[in-house]
Amino acid sequence: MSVIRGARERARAEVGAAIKEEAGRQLAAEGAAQLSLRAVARELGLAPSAVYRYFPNRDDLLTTLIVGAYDALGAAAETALADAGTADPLRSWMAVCRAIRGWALARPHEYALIYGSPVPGYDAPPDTVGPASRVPLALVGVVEAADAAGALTLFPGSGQQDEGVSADARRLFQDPGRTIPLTAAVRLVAVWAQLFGLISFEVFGRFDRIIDARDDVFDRAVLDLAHQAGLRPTGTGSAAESAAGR
Amino acid sequence: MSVIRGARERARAEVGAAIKEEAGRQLAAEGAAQLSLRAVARELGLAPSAVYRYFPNRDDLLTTLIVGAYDALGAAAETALADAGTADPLRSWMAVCRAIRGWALARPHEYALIYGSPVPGYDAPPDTVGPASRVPLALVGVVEAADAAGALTLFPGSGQQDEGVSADARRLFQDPGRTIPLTAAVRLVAVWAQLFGLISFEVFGRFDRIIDARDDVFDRAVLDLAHQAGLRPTGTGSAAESAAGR
DNA sequence: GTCTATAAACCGATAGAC
DNA sequence: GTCTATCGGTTTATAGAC
Repeated sequence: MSVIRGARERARAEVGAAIKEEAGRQLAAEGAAQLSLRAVARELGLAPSAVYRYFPNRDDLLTTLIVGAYDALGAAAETALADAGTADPLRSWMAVCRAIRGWALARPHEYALIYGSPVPGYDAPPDTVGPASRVPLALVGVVEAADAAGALTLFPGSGQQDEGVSADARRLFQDPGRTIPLTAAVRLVAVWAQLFGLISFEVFGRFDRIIDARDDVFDRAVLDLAHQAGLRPTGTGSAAESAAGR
Repeated sequence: MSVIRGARERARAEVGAAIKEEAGRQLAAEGAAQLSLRAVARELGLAPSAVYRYFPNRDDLLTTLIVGAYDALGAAAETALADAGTADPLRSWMAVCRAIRGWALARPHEYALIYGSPVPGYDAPPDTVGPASRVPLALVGVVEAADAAGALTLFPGSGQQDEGVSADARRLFQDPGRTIPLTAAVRLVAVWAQLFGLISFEVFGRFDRIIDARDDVFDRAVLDLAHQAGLRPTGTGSAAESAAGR
């Protein structure tokens, strides 16, 4: 009995995975707004109604894909962070940013799904916020490691301007276990946005016929962003750059 | 005869403008991928086929909207640049960036149309590149004015890293009439991407429940971007900020 | 230049047989 | 859990009358 149920559940998981995979393919070809349960079923040789045994509706399938993309990108960032160690914060920073960019360039359509324009008529359910915060939390981890090593510039003079900062930022970044200073957290949010601006322009083709030396331009900009986030250069000028692993 | 033709052309232009306007409304409601000629016709009390007298197909209507959005945003940036004058490059920089952000926040759907993820299955025709470059050229204008005033940091030490820069950047930014140094041009491209990352996050709601003091965060980040672009601060620390018009 | 009518597709979702 | 059949809606685009 439990053997049968085991086999049944395995079969169910396999079909579910096949649907998810085919949906991912169609996502790449047509975009999220045009994702169609019918087309997925057609391609898999299923009746359209069969798909509803696995996903109650279209938005639910979309949510699964979105969560999968967030998790894959988050895992890439976390792995890069773990591999880089905590010895050199600037090196960790570069590693995480490069891992994010690498993932985005390798899977442009999944990237567009989570960091492109919002899908019209789709409201992200609360299940997505956990996976979505893995990347920003990896960046927070780098800043916290730098802070612990005394390598974080606190910009005490600019504390005044950051005064008007929201209670929400406080709630998000000062929960138990987080050690990042509030002013650094707010700076980091802006840096986060700028990092993804850089990546989005490249992924969406806005650098085509404009920039060829994209690795160099990215590294240079990300180094500036590290400074903007408060990470102190480990040396002077180009020494910092070589320390970052060029 | 020419009077009749004049009236006819006027009527034609009016209907064409009405179609464009209604299409813009639907764009705001449903997104670019869902833009439907039929729905436009329905709302205007026209037969679907009548719209084809004005736009040969759906993509052509979309192109018209895209060009319109690029031109409107470009005009906003150019106006801000002209109003700010050339006396204080940092002030001009802030003015142009704020104008871009203001336009984007006021017309989020038109912004998404031109700076969101690419519409699947739609290839931007060459007509769009002229209007699309008005905003980057306004930013170039600020940097060139700073250069003329001797307020541009040339980063001579980092000329080495920018060596691998594309011939395309050279062609784009060193054509007749442009005076921006090539290294500054390449830096500016990265800054341009980061600026729009900042704006996109805000427009697409990624700052919701995270940042409330968005004006302050934006100004702070854009000031850092100015520095990254080579604009020298006009004074020290917070003096630069007040000079920028806070 | 606008209309009606129509072709030839597409979609999400459900009911009920097996 | 998969199927057929179906409801009720959508779309782009064209043909031909007026």
